[in-house]
Amino acid sequence: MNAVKPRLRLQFGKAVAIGPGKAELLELIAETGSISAAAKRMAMSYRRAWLLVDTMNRCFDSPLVETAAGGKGGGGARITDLGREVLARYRSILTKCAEAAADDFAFLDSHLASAPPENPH
Amino acid sequence: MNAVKPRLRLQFGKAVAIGPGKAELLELIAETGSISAAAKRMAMSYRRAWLLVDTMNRCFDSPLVETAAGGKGGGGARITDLGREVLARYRSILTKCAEAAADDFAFLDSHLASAPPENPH
DNA sequence: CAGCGTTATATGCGCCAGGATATATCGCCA
DNA sequence: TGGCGATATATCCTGGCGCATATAACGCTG
Repeated sequence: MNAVKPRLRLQFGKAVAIGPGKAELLELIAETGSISAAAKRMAMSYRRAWLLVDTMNRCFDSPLVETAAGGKGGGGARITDLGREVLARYRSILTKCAEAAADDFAFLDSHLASAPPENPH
Repeated sequence: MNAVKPRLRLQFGKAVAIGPGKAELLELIAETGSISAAAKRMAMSYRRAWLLVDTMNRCFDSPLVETAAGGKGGGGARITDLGREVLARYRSILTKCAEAAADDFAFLDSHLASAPPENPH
């Protein structure tokens, strides 16, 4: 059935501390151990991925991702404890939100059009 | 104190059914009775405001905003009952989310940098 | 010490969202 | 019936975001 997908961004000043894209990136970095591999998985340029990581790191009081240039396998990136917790908290907000406002989401879903607008002019 | 501002968008297919901008626009249309006046208040072009309204209307099974070209004062726009309720539900989701995940927000806030990144490269 | 893969960073280009502008139409009102 | 103000819609242009590309540095490994 038609349903609306909530997308949450946590804004810190002008920057987005974390959002759907950064969260997925964080997860993939944890999984792959490198920024470039994570970027490939998301079909995203390394440049963009690096920028996202940089922004995340600078939004918090300590880095979410630590990197190493050179060394075994050329280097890599690993997620810190804070990174893991930030990611968990972000996910937690989403699930709690879906639960707490289930009735509101149900109402909105029940009034959606039969199909999403394809050609928005 | 430093705090993160949650920004929620409800996506329906490729379109955003409602988000922070559309919600504010909806509110201002209700208040002013016209798309152009609401757009001015938001320092937004009429074109953009009209497109946002059009998208919103097409995302739901009946319009959130009804318009009239010509007539007293040249015409105008008014928010429908559904529009009012969609707006209320959107706000409701935000407040319920803030309550339900207060601890998560508190954690994130407590680990924010001393200032938001100004020059993101 | 040469080679490799990764991080780190600069530069140029292309695309497109959005602004600016122009025009048509509508329906009350003086 | 002409004027007004708002909706409705097309066209042109610009700024900025993101991609592609290029280069340097790094540090293990053979």
